[in-house]
Amino acid sequence: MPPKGTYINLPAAKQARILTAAVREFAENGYRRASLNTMVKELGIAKGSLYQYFVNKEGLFLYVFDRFTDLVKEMLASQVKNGPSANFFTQIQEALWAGIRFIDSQPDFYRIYLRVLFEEEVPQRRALLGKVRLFSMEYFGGLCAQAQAGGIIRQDLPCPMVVFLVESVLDRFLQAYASPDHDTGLGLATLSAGDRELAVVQIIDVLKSGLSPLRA
Amino acid sequence: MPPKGTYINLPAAKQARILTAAVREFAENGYRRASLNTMVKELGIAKGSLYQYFVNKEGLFLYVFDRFTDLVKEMLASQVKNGPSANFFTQIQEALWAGIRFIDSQPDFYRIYLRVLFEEEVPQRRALLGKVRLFSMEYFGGLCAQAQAGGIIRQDLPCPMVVFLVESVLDRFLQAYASPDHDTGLGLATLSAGDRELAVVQIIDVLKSGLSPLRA
DNA sequence: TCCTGATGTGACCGGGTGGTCATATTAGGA
DNA sequence: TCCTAATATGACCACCCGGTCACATCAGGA
Repeated sequence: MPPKGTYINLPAAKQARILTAAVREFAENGYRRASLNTMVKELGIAKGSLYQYFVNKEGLFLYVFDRFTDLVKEMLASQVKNGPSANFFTQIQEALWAGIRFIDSQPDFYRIYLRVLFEEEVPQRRALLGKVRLFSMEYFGGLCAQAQAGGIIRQDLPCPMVVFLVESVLDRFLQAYASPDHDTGLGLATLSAGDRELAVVQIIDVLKSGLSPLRA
Repeated sequence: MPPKGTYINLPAAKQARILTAAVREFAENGYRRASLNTMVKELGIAKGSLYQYFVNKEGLFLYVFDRFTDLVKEMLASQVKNGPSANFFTQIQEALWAGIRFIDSQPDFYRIYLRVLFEEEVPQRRALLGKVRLFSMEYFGGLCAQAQAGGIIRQDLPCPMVVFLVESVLDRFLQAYASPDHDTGLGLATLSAGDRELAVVQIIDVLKSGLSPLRA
């Protein structure tokens, strides 16, 4: 259910306005509660027009999520380009910083991602999550295999377990950073840049100690 | 907004039936989308009756969540009783097992908790989460302070950071266990009891290596 | 038995939703 | 300039929601 030709033919500026309004509405309310009436009122266009651009609410949402995956793909690509052979732990530290930058630059897109992650009534939820997970499994899974081969991390842990542990901590950190509601005690939102950097370093350090090969 | 006297006067069996139906409806649909119409149809009572028992939808929901916190309190109490002075890492391992048992015995209550955690339109969300967080901060925070004093874990990490790391991993594990949608690769739902135990042990082991004092 | 207060009932209300469609407006080639 | 096809419009529809309330039913003391 891609956007209709009518939407594609729109001037880029108007496309962007519509996308932005949709992203905000979905970010603030989730899929179900997001209101097309509110969106068109805010945009100053008729509801019928929206249906000239997209087949229905679901089509609009899928378009929005597609733009999100595009952004993630971009981010990962530049990530891979920057440090393909760096140490495992500096790589995941960089991934964490990349996540922070993403949230800073696209907070509403990140909120939509969280909505999809935790609301069950999102259309095609499984497929959407699958797409994103594929990125992250490929990325972290690849790093893990490489690091185990190089003796950087313990070899007695299956890669899915390593990925699980790394993702747990990184995701949770980003969730706390993005929304204070999920911050259970770090107070990330009000931390100074220096203290935030310290927190990042500490987290990576603990993962390093935890995942490095056991000393004899 | 506690239940009205009318509800309290109901035979215990009928109270239980209503509670169970409400828990299921909220677990399956979250607060907003949960339908009182569906509930009363399933219960075979009139909608007006529901409003004799509870002031409104919010009152019913708060009652349900209160029962959840009761269950959690119970669980924590028996946890503290069983092993007050055991090693930090065996304590958090036990906490993880307790979480697994809770999900096994009360899956719908756990789903409601996740809903509250990740849906923003839940009434009094902050207060509800605060209650639960208090339990966990007190429990894990206390364990951390004790463990740092005893030299069991690194003393250069602030306790909130330790709690954050432990909770990240434990919570994520339980989420994956409770709903395969959140399982990114461990396949917890289909693991044999033995493999699941192995996973638990590995996770605690990594946390142990990560949080133990650094060797000189 | 009858009366009264508590409890049970479901038709109904206002409001919001996603989606439709007959009609008005516009753009641009003939 | 005029005609036509593409686009814009918003009143309208059916549906579902939480919540209300006038009324039916019931329980049990007088």
